[in-house]
Amino acid sequence: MTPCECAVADCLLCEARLLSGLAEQQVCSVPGLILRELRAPGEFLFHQGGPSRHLYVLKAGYVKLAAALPDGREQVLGIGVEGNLLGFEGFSQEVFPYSAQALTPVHVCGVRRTDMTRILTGNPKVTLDVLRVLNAELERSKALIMDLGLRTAPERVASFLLSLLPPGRTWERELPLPLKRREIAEMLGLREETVSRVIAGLRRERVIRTRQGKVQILDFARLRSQAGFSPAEVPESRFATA
Amino acid sequence: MTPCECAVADCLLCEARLLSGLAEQQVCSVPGLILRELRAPGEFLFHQGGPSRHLYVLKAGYVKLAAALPDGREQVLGIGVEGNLLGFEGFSQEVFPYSAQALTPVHVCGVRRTDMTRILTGNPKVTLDVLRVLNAELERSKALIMDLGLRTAPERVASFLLSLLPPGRTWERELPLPLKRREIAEMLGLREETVSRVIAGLRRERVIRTRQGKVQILDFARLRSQAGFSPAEVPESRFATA
DNA sequence: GGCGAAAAATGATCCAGATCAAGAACGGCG
DNA sequence: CGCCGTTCTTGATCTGGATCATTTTTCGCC
Repeated sequence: MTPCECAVADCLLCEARLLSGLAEQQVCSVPGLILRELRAPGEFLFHQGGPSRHLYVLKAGYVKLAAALPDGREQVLGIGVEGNLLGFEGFSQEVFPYSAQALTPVHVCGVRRTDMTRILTGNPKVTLDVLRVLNAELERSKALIMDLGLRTAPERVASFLLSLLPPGRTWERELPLPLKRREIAEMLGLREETVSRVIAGLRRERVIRTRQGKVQILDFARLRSQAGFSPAEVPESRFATA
Repeated sequence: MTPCECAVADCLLCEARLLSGLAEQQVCSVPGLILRELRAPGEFLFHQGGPSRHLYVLKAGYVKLAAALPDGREQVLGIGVEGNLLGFEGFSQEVFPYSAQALTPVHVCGVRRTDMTRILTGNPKVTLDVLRVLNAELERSKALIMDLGLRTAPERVASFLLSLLPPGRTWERELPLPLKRREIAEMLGLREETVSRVIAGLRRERVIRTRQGKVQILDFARLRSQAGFSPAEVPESRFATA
């Protein structure tokens, strides 16, 4: 068996158990099956309209997923975090319908589309895992649709901030906020000034505290009611777990 | 072999080739595997928050998929048409995150969630098909996000009207419009009056013609530019093909 | 055809959030 | 440290679409 570029124990494609159906040897016996790439902030993993030759698993860092209208207006569709599957639409389409740009230094593992097709047809367990991931992504899209369709600006921002919480909440800590005001605004269908004003308000009311690149939620209950969620409901992380 | 309730050649679960991986006998040898249901307009196939025991394939009619906020505001997430897979989120969740209500008389085939799990684990081809369907649904969600996030009211309505076109466009005919103004508004994050005004404008400008429950697109190019699409781009049907 | 209820259209006002315009606070770097 | 570009904040005004109110059309039904 030839050695492979990917130390399996160290690779998210494996860690994320997306390839749980593949024995370690199967992965390693295909040299070049897994590509590893490093991207600096601002660099693109792929471009909207570009040919979709690979599918990626995000190993570390934050990625902005966004699509633009021909006139330049841009909509942030979501934020990719560690463990996310990126560019999966490439599986059934020739071009990417949106672009992926690194917000921080980013580490990804990539699989060629053709390889992925082969892996999926041969490994039902993997396909089932992917299915679950897509389902989760669909969930997140629906949550964003709810925000955009019927929440007010303050509600959207509150909802967004809540979505920063990791699933297993130990929420008293500071949470990383890898997005600029501008990008939050682009995600929520608002303007940067509006986001700034709402955040200022929440800060003034001691609901949150902000320090460069971080947020701390001080009053969870108030934030949740502000967002228009039912008392019990905890919104799903918009930075979803793959 | 026991006869089954479902005449295979007549069932969308088969027609849609979702169960393409299952031989006819396999489907038919499980009595009750496929349930058939008829719903009158206004009736619900399932409710937001209700237990997800089945997954449905829409055989005929139109279904409104919508989610509500605790305060009653409702967002239409999409419209299900013949061939669509409904309530698939039930596969990985216990409750439906939104509800499905018949807009017209509706005919569905249902599979129990537990059966579906079994079918998927045992039939990789089916799983792959489902994967493609989910991918298409994700596509549609993203299109709606673009509408809600960065299009103006007239653009949204134009974009919506274009999405009524079937993929293989023979677009000079009248298209069915199973939604009331109210529902279009709920889908586009607008008010019924606004939708009415925009449609009135388009009618005045001879871009479209409306007759109860039907629309006819008279000036395709103008409608498309009004929607903010690039000249070449034809928006994907929002009533997606499964 | 005629009646009653729902849906659609139209008009008049209002307001949340956009837009325009300055400042203030960072944050990187020589 | 001190300078400069970027990001964030705050203020004043404007406007697209919401809201409220009324009329007109459509459609199911007798």
